[in-house]
Amino acid sequence: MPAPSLAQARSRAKLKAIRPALAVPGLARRNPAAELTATSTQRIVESVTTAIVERRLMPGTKLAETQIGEIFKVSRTVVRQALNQLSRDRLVTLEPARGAFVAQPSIDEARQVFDARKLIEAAMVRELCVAITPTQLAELRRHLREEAAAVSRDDVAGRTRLLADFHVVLARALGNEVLAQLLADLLSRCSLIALMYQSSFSAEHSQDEHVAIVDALERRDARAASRLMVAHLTHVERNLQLHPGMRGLSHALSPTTP
Amino acid sequence: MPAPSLAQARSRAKLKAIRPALAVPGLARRNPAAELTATSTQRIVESVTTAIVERRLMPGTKLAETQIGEIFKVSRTVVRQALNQLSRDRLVTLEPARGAFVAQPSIDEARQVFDARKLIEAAMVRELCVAITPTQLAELRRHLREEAAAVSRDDVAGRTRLLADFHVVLARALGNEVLAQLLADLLSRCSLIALMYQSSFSAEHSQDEHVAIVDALERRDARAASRLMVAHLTHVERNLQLHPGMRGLSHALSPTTP
DNA sequence: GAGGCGCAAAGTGTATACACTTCGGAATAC
DNA sequence: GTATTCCGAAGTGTATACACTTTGCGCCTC
Repeated sequence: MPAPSLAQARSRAKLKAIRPALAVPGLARRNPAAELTATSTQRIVESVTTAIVERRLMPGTKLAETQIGEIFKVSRTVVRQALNQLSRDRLVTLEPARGAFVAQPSIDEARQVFDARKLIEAAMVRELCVAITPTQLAELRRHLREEAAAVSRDDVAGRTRLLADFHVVLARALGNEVLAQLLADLLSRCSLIALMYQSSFSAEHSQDEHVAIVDALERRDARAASRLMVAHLTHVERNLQLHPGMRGLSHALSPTTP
Repeated sequence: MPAPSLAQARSRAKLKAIRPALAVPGLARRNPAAELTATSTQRIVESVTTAIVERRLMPGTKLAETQIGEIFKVSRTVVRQALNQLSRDRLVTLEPARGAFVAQPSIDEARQVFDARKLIEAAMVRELCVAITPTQLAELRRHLREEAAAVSRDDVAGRTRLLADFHVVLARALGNEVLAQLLADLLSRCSLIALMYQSSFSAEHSQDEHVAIVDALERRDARAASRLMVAHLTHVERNLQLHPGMRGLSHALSPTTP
């Protein structure tokens, strides 16, 4: 890596709003697996993603290249790479010659994402009823215990992540990393949707439904498993205020989870 | 991803002319819909994608930034953006400090992509049996006629595109652009897989199966439709030479370390 | 006083510059 | 003759420079 240039101490002016959202210490520690590939671009992508998912960056927020570059002490070149990646994940929208903004998924897009998830995940659990091994079931149970623990101790960030990861763990149980990655992308979009259309969602309820799904898997009851999964996702979706004109850019507390 | 060994692509890809592969006149005209957003980056992405899918760029081919930049008369900055996008589509792999190469999907990845497609598309046609409208059915029929025409006139490029598009058209019939995009990504990976594990693929056979699927949709026979879809994809997959040791091209070198 | 015009500041899009890594081959040692 | 080392060419990674677009504000017009 080339030596940092001296000309950087120039405009120390205004690193106003988005700095606190990104500069949280230990920010990237949240996903330890991804931290091995610590290129500077990847670091920025991780940080911004986490900041969005954890609601420190609101939908519509302008992400100015220079500003981000100063925060991470890199040039705009690197920032632009990161923003490009983020736009492909649909977490950020790029408007030509105007800049990058935290995405504001439309109501219609939200519906499509949830429909896609229902379709994919229902099929997934049906398949899993045939293919799942006792070892994998045990692992799922362990995950459920972690979820329950996070819920009971009111660890908001932790339970949000765990409740989402549940769905990726299911995909991975099919031995299909491609599918898991696909689902992970949809889930990150769901996080953004959830925080945009503020939900009155109950984490306990969601956790209970996860347990019911795994129960059905253990009984190898494909019909019940897929029905429960669709019901679960429908509940999550219904808890969003997806009614035109009721956009929830007012963000108080009350976490939402897939 | 199953940790693709870094040493894998050490196979010296011939640096020979990628220029003729990319400099085909009217190259981008093939997908007229996408040509409206003609930023230079997008132009390169389109061109390289088309070149890969149409087998003018072989897996493992080195894509040197300077070289591509000269072909398209742009700076490396723009080329790098394009290569980044392509790597997110899994059509290109980026090796740090070594460069960009046309991806060489592993056998395992091929299996996963096909399994994912079976899962998603089977569920899709099941859903479509309920939701599809006569208008959409007519549109599907029209698409099938185009397929048949391309097959009978031996328009290889055209039929390849149309046979792939069939699956995207199905997704779009559900009114779900998110799902359609998802599937489009999987399909472009399939093109790469198909050309890597050279298939004894029969376009007529594939076209017949498409017709059978639409027939089942018209009868609203969900069970048959999904069964036919899975069978169709299994046939396509089986026609690939996905047996270890029978790998496609320049796989002579075994990356096993002493 | 309202509305439009134009200019300057800020920000994005692209090109270029430079540092560092990789790679291949020539020179050397054994 | 084979293996090793070292150097130069080629290529990637990042920073900087510059041109052009957008945008906000003051100014002028009416």
